[in-house]
Amino acid sequence: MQEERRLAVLRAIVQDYVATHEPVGSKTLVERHNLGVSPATIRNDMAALEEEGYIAQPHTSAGRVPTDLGYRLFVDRLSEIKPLSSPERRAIQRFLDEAIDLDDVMARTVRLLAQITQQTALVQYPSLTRSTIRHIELVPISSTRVMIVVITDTGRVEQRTVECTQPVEESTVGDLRSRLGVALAGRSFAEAPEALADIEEPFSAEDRSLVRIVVSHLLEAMTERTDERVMMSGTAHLARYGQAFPLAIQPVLEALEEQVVLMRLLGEATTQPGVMVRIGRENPVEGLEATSVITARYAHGEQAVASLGVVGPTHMDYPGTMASVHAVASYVSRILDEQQGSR
Amino acid sequence: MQEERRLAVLRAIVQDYVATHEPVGSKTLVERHNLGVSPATIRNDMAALEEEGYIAQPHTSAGRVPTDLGYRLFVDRLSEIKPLSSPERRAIQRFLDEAIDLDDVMARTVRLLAQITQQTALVQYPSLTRSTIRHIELVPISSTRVMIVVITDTGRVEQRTVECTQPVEESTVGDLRSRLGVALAGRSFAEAPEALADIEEPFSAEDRSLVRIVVSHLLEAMTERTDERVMMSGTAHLARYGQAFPLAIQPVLEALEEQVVLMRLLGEATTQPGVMVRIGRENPVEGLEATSVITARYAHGEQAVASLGVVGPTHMDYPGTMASVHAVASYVSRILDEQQGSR
DNA sequence: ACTTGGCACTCGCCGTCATGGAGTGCCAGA
DNA sequence: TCTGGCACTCCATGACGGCGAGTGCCAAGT
Repeated sequence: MQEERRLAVLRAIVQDYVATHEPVGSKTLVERHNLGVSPATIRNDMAALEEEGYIAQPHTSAGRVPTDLGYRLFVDRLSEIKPLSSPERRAIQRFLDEAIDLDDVMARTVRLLAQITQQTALVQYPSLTRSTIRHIELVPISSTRVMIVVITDTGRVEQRTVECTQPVEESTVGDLRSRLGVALAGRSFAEAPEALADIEEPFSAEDRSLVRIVVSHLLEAMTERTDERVMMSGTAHLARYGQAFPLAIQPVLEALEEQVVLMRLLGEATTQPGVMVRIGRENPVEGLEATSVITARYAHGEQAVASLGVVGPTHMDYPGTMASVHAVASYVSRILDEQQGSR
Repeated sequence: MQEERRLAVLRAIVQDYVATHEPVGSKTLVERHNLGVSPATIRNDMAALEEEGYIAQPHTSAGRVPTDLGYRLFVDRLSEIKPLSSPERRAIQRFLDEAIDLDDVMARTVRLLAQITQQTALVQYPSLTRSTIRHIELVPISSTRVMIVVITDTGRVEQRTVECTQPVEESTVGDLRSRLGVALAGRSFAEAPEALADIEEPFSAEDRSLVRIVVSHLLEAMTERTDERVMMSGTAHLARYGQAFPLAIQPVLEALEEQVVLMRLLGEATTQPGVMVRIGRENPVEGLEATSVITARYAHGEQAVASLGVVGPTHMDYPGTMASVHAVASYVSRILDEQQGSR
């Protein structure tokens, strides 16, 4: 009985604090939410909640503020993802439908997500390892330089310029191009090393150095740089919270400029279904102790491809943000499937 | 005579204010710089400078602070671009030399610039209108979808997916690809419309709808999206200045997220040689009234291609920043020329 | 066994006030 | 034209005190 009310109190505290950004006291709590009890009772509950580590007071005789643990409990047990209204859904879909290519889909997605959540949004480009190769192009740039272009079925284009030690023949490049095409078309990135094992076989000894250089760069481009690109939008929202707040934005901005950090934030979400929430210190990243990260993966076809999400202060609207992230992720999945015609 | 000293005083004020970020008074001024006169004399000069609009006082009986006009005079007449030290130059060159492709050059440049200026850096991708077409690729993605890929001699790749109203034949696509290749290879983007005027001629009536759609998208991609991409780095530096400063970062971050704004900041610099400085309200952009923008164009071959620069508070180290921007721009020019083999 | 009203207590917030000091403008004299 | 002196202006700082929101605890009520 009391246990149940205690949780209701925690929920109320989180909701109030998120709304007002001010420590919430027992009196205002009973006024705003109609729990049918007196402030004194609430105070007892609050003392218990504080004991258990779910809330804290900034200083004696101030209201209570949820701790990371409190938000965690709130997210896990006290809130439901509230679905978006259907006009919202339609607006999302319409906006994303206008995208003209993959870059545009990504750009629109990240801006949209930042806009509807009023937070900083992140979107990872579709993973390459899981996509299949649609086309390979080799373009001679100068006598000793060749550009490699890889086009995948997700509509992504990878490019790389390689420098050769000696001048290369146009015809050799053409030959290599067609052989690469045959060997790789329809294969996934993961299969590439295997498929290229015998590729240098038919070439003359002198051409093999070219082949080896191109192939090694190609493999490198497909493995090493996989998943690397992340777009970000809405960093200005970080500055919205009165500057006094325990959200010093400098470390946050610094952290978000590191590719490594972004990948760590988004990477894990790719392995999990549903919406993932990491609160405050749960984040494995220095500088983000005062922020929460909400992510979801999006899919292309049946395979998980990449993820997207938002970063905001721990005192955020979790249900709303989770709903938005979820919705955007699923619409992006749909758009990718439609646009790139999987077969 | 007095005129000369007045300018020396202004220079000293700017230097001190940039160093300390505090209004500077007559006494501290004679102490730090050895102007051979008494504080009282300086006060007279300051009164005159204030009269002319070069400096201002935040409130009566505080020190003086340079105005936008004061910085302008300082930049135009009172400072020289101090060249970077040669270790610095070497470090820049070494760092940029390691870049493996155009994306990498851009990414490294923007990070480098942010790092050495300790400010927010912007780098615009090389302009397309001025670059020439190296290769055109058409890739059937599904029965009704075709992806267009354009590769330029600056190493840039533009891509776009087009949807056709009816299924297209593989052979038609192949035919169109080779004709496009012939018509466009070696041409500049500006010449493209002309070169494509007669392209649909040889095609049968039923194929012409495909041709028209592809060509129109191609032209659109080449004109409309030209110059669009800008990379940014070092936004965290904006937060470094104690939050109290007249640099509220939210409007700045908001402005910097608008492509249009970025293009307006960088675009103009492309038309001018040398380093361009816009101070405070000289900026044609809302939200950047308290910031200065320092830009320089970089070139590829003999043609101007695009520009790069930094954004920071008006009280910045102009000579140092100008030197850095200038140096980075010239190194980028060199790298591009070397890497993409101009012929 | 909970809940509730009462009560004393804590402590941050805010306005007032006084003080000190940095800086200014102006004037008279060199 | 420069300089020293002087009166004046304000900002910053710190001390002080009252206010009020909020708490913890206890004794009484249901």
